[in-house]
Amino acid sequence: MPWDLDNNRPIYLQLMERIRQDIVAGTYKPGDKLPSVRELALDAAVNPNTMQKALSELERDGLVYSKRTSGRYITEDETMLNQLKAGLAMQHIRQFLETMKQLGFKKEEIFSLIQEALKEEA
Amino acid sequence: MPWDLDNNRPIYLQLMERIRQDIVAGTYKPGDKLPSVRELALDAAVNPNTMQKALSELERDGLVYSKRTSGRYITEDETMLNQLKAGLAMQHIRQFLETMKQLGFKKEEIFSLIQEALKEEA
DNA sequence: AATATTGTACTATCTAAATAATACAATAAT
DNA sequence: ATTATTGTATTATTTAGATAGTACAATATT
Repeated sequence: MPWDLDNNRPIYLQLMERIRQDIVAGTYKPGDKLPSVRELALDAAVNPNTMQKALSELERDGLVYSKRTSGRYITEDETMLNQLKAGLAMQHIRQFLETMKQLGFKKEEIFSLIQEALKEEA
Repeated sequence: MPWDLDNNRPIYLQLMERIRQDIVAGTYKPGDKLPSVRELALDAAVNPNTMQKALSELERDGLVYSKRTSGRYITEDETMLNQLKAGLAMQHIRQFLETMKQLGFKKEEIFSLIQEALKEEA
């Protein structure tokens, strides 16, 4: 799948977000081994250093851990993953609502717009 | 009001977004005169060059125009503004729904989460 | 007529991010 | 034992964005 990187934001942050999402969504399961830094970098069409930075940040956050020469693995702390998922959702929701309000939309309008958009995905 | 700038994205883009939002939301009305580049820069705590860049980009998009030494004004093309507002809304909605799906949420979950969040703002 | 304010232009400098190119230590695989 | 793969570290270079400082032409304002 394409990584869809945006030139206007630090790439390592976008890599972090993408991998974090895959972890939270269960694309990578707890305990799973990640592809190597070099593989991931190749797949994302990114310099290995950049991928390394993203991964080490995720490690700092406790989402992954590395066994010296064996590879990198997803955390098995499922409680943490669930909390993270809920937290990220809340964050995106608040952000979205605030943006829509600042655009001048009222609650009811936002609600019906969402409703419409959800219908159209059938 | 604070400009709330994020270090991880080009500032001039954030300035553009903010001003565009104020225009679309009607904080600035069609035909209104904008504060001068220098004033805006001071208010946003940003270098005048950066603000100038943001404004000239907005001008390229047709959202504002400048009278040589009198100042800068909001476009009076209200049709354009309405289209822009609808377009931005659609964009944010799609983006939001996609992100939530990638986090692993289903339509119904998203819907009820939004419902909850909207209730909590009373 | 003189002054102040406007948008605009230009050059130089600084910084963070990304890339490029290697290198090394540890260990799994052979 | 040897080899390949792993994460990791290091140094140099390039680029985009932001800042700093200054200047100019046009025209409201006084």
